[in-house]
Amino acid sequence: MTKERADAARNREKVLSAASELFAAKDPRTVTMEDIARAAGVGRGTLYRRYPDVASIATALLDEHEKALQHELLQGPPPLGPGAPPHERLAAFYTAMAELLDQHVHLALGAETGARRYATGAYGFWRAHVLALLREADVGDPDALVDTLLAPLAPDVFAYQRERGVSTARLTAALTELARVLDR
Amino acid sequence: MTKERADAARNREKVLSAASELFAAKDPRTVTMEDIARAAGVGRGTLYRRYPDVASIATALLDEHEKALQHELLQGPPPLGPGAPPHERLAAFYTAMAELLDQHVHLALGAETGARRYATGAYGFWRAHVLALLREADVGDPDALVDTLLAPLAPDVFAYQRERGVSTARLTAALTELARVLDR
DNA sequence: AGGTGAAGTGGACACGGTGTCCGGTTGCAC
DNA sequence: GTGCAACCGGACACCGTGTCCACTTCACCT
Repeated sequence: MTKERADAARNREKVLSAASELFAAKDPRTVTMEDIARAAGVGRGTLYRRYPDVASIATALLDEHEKALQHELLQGPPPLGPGAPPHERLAAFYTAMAELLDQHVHLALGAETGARRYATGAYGFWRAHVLALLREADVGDPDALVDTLLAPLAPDVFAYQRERGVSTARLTAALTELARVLDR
Repeated sequence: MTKERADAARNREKVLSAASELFAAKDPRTVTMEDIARAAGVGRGTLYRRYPDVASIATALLDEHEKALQHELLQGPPPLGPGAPPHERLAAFYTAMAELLDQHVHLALGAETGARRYATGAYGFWRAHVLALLREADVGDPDALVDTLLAPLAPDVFAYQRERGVSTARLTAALTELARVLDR
């Protein structure tokens, strides 16, 4: 991996910041490569050089925010990090994810709508984490339960609930209850 | 509502059966209006006369199968229908939905991928049903919980789990456990 | 049976987004 | 300052969408 050229870096910056604004300004699911290229003031070819599609740009933006949480899950203090009982860690995870979604739904919608969600590296991470918690908690068939428990965190679901007037706080409470009830 | 003309009925039939085969034959999310028109041997204009988009055709096909379940929920024998305690009815509902998905994933994927799911009448029905059960079960904040509990039934999630090797039976067991544990 | 008007049909059209390709430009190392 | 490799951006061909309208088919009425 050789050093990035100056003009390339400049354009990457322009693209990311323009995309970030676009995702926030309109329905993220309707943002096109052409939109982003125009907003960033670069050619479409330049865009495709680095990103194969719109979703991957949103993913790149979202990744930054997710990295922090992933780090905390691995080596932060309990109950998010190791050290607390699994159901408490699950509740803490739910809370953190709800907050993350609350702040970045637009990016999440741009990145992981529909089936694309499962293709992102992030989903793999969350999945591995929850799977480990379920194994530790000794529930029956963790592999069948993981995706079920992650489903409510799909950006589509979150957006719909918000649209229906369910606040993030109420959602967090519901998820926490769910996590707690799973213990035993 | 006047009677349907003979040629119209004939075409409707051709369209639905051609669409049904197409959804089963390839990834339902990639089926286009053009595909269906060609397969049915009708013009694109004819298609648009009745259906605004591909999803609505899949929805029409899926509806038939869903009608039966909806009827049972309303007036069938317990535990699916009225008469059993709410958590048992929820478990029965989960089981029935898993079976429905098992048989018709392709249609469900064509009909309700991503956010479109919440726009269908069917989702409203499931939602109302589960909401009523949750109210009856006296859980805290049913409105915050209902979409959370329906999220695992999203076609995308089901398809992903199947792809990962989780059988419908295992999924059903997991969902049943979830429903039962909510009782308390 | 034949005429008539309304319902239904289908293909042509304009549009917008995709992804690729390549001649021209820019930056960096020497 | 020169050479080359990385990078840029617009043009191009393609595909799916949704609309529009001249034409066909049906069902009803006499």
